[in-house]
Amino acid sequence: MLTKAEKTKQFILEAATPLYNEKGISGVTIDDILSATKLTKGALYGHFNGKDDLSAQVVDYSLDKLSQRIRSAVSKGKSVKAKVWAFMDFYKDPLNSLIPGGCPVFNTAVETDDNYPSLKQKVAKVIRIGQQELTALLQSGIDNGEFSTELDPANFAFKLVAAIEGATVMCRAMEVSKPMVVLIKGLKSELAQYER
Amino acid sequence: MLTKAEKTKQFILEAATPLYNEKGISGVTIDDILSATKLTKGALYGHFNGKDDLSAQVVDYSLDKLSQRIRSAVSKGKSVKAKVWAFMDFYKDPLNSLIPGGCPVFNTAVETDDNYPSLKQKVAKVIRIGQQELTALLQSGIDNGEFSTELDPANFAFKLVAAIEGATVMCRAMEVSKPMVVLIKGLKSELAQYER
DNA sequence: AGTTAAATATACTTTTTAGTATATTTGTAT
DNA sequence: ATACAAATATACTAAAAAGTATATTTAACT
Repeated sequence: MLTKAEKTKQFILEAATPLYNEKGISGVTIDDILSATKLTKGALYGHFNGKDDLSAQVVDYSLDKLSQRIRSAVSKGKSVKAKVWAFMDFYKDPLNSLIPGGCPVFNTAVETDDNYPSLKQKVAKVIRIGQQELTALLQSGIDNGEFSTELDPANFAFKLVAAIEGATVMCRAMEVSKPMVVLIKGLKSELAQYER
Repeated sequence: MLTKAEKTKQFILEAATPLYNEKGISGVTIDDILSATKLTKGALYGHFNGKDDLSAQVVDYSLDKLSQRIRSAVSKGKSVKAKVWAFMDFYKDPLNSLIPGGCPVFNTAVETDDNYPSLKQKVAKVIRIGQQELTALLQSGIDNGEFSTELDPANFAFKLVAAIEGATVMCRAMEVSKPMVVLIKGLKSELAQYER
């Protein structure tokens, strides 16, 4: 069973995650976290060494949570095609992201780019692993005959993620979701062209 | 001739632009600006009403500067195809952006999404206008016979920008530029398929 | 060149934010 | 049920950030 302290720590991370995603690392304050959790400094500093520590753990928590959910969604696909579609569909509603405030991978990538080298490395790793997995998935689709050898797995994986992530930001800024729906439709038929 | 005050104001905006782009709106401090400019509070507050005012003007300045440069690059293309290629090439070196720190449109879009409604609107407008212009450009390519009517201008424009912007963030996080080069090559041949 | 208003520097106050030391409460094992 | 340690609350200090009032300098006009 989870001890009280462990529960509280998880609770703080859970509550802090959307705040960090919405306000950014520099934008959230300790007091923001405290009012969201209705806890006090004693509790917070009992579980975290300071804001930097909290930030690092929240980033880990957000990225892990997102990765898990995507893997879970993708794993439900019976074919490679279905898995890739599930990946795309995960992002189909940019205005209602899993974690409020958009994609934490991207939000964190943008903010940590020039100021938070250690956090930047965490994001870079998640992006790299994601690319590797998606590339491997597409390759397995070639290997099992679902897709033609004309398909370049690494290139398609990169374009896929870049377009979807970029579209997320654009859609959120313009407060529309249709362009994303259309984009995903297009990417699906692009992939379908490689079907055997 | 530019008055001394106007020169100073421009100088502050110019110096503040990369700082904002790198550290973000919440991340820069007035003191950051002062040390970068070697000016003092008297000077800064003589030209700006406060940090909010400075932030708003820096955002305007960055977005205007970027827009101008892109329009200038695009205008140099003799054909529609050349113009679109020039647009893509503008982003070909994600690690060395026009304004240090990446694309200000995207950086600002991400940060202002949930916390700076008025600045968010500025970015949204730039994105919308950019989409309109790129769409119109592609349409003109259809109209003048450069491209087939199979090409959907609005969809291609959206995918193009989304992919390039997304790729910028991914490349910067991973500190590599090759994926962007490959992506742009792919987008060019994609467009080339619609050539008449 | 001298005068004056505009521009900028200096030194200060206020506010916000992070962090800490200690008191109090609460969970848990005996 | 009690005792003790772990968890949390309270009240405080410290640091960083924004903003202001006033003195000084500089530019622009006659």
